[in-house]
Amino acid sequence: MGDLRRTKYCGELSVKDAGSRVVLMGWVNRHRDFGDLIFIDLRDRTGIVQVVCESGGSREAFERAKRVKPEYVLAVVGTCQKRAPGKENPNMATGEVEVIASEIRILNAAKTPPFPIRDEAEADETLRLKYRYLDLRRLPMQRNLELRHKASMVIRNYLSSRGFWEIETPMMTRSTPEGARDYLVPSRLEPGKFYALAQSPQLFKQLLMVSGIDRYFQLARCFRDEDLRADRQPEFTQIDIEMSFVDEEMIFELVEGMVRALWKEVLGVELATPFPRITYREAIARYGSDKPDTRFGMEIRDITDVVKNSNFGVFRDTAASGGTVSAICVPGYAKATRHELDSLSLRAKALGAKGLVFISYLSGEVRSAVKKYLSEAEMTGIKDATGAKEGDLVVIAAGPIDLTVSVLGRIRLDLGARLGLIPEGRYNFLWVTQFPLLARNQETGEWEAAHHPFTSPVLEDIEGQDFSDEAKARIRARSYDLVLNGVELASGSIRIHRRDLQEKVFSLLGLSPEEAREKFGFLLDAFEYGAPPHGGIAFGLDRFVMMMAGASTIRDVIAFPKTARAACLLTDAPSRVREEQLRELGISVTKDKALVSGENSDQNDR
RNA sequence: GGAGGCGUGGUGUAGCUGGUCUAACAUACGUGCCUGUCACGCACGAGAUCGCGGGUUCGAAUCCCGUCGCCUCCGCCA
Repeated sequence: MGDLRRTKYCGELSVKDAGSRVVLMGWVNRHRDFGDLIFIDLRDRTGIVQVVCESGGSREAFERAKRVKPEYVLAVVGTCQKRAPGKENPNMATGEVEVIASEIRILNAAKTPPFPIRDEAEADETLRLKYRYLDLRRLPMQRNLELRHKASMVIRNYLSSRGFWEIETPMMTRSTPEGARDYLVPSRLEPGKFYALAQSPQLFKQLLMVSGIDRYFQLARCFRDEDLRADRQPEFTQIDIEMSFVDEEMIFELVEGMVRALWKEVLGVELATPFPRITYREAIARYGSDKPDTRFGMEIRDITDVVKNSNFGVFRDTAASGGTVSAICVPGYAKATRHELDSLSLRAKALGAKGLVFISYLSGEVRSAVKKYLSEAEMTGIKDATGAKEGDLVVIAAGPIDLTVSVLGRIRLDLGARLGLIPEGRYNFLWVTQFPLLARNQETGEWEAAHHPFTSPVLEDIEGQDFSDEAKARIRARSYDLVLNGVELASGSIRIHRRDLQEKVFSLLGLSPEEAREKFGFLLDAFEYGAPPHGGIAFGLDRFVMMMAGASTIRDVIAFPKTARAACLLTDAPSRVREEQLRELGISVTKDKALVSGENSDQNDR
């Protein structure tokens, strides 16, 4: 670029710059060659501006413009000019002006890209990931990265202004038995031993509270070796927060302030606080989900009492065996075709329900396969309980409570989306509180901590000595999730800081003092030296930014994401390593595993 | 671990109830023409054997089996 220095970004030019000399640096987005007149759309991260070269103008600039191709890197010297009347382009942010080139330097040529660098027309994601650096040239992707940067800055500034210190904690740490599968890092100095990449800074942030740090936060990279989803990557970023001498209300107030600041400063949207709250039990009962989407109604209604004595065997038996008969009312869907109802039933069965019962409130006629079994009073009872009106469809499921409401909850979401009942452009934040403290592991049948083993129970729930399974299931935790439009954004709890309470919880988990010591010894040690009451929360930053950007996958707000098989298509990670590296670590790869991975990764071989 | 979807010139798609498919369309690419375009236009040209392997068949992009990759969901993971 020689002695040239950029004076303006492409997207910044406006009529205010008319008449002034500008120096631009950027990529050729498109060029239109009319023989004696050439237009070049020059692009940088701020936007695109039109550069004009005429054969009657600078000869050298014109000759260079002739040779230009898409994605060439140029320096353009010229005069910004208001476009002639009728020549403006209202579809372009800089469409009122253009730059008459007096000098063009080709700073670098470029091969024809493997896919067009355009805002719209998305290429196959495999290609986009392989050539991520080209994909990221697209303005919408740059907007996402910019949004993410701004969000991080707002968060840092907000938390700092509230007295929080950003402190880094180890990424290489000790493997703990709880939670997700660990990514392991072999130790060279102690062959056979391993570090684990941190799943979260959980234990360290609690130790910092013991240290008297009082208020800590970190934008922390976390690693979990579990299967991926549209909103899950093997490495992701948490906004991790912990503070001392707090209760739930103080955490809620802090977080609401942070989210308000984010929405205002990044999106220009004013949010109402405090956010609504709902207990876990109520969320499950009303929405069949612990992360309800409250942007639309169609809540679940329990109609067990209405039909428990009916002549319909399924309802009667379910009620008698302690199950539930529950229903949702789908507005305006009485006209659903037989086929549509069948596919709903199929979906319900796939989710584990026995089936569905429908009641259609057509004009002047109520249609249902179970009408003949139900009394007038029972039919009226159902209509009243569900609030069904003419034109509505009532969907009923019967069975064990947990399963039944969760199936109805899914059906509710499916139908809400399919029938367009979910309003766009709304941000329904919701606190879900008091999750169960314990949950049964599906495979082993053992009781485990639902959140993590240092979560404080609601004290009144663990008074007394009744530790039956039923009593265990009823113990509530002082935990909370922040939900936005049905997506879980954050999760946290008030922690246990007293030894007697911790021991009680360990015993509920079936952990002997010796086992507890072996697993969490260093934390328990620390807690004996004066741990303050404390609590915190952790946000999924990627999901947060995804919601703000209106993206449908977390990958669109991560610069270099991995595929569903946790591979990086750009660098071809994971890759094999040299035999020598393994030997140094005292590691040998089992034959059967190596064979499989060898066949899968032939591209890695060179 | 399971279920489903997709894989065709550089890119995006059509074809896929087997045979004029000797693979079509758009766009990008190359050459030429054009002084007001902004998805510039026009003309000409080059470019894929249909992810890979096997099978059925006289004949396979098309049917079957296997396999690889990408995506979505369940399990898993907060």
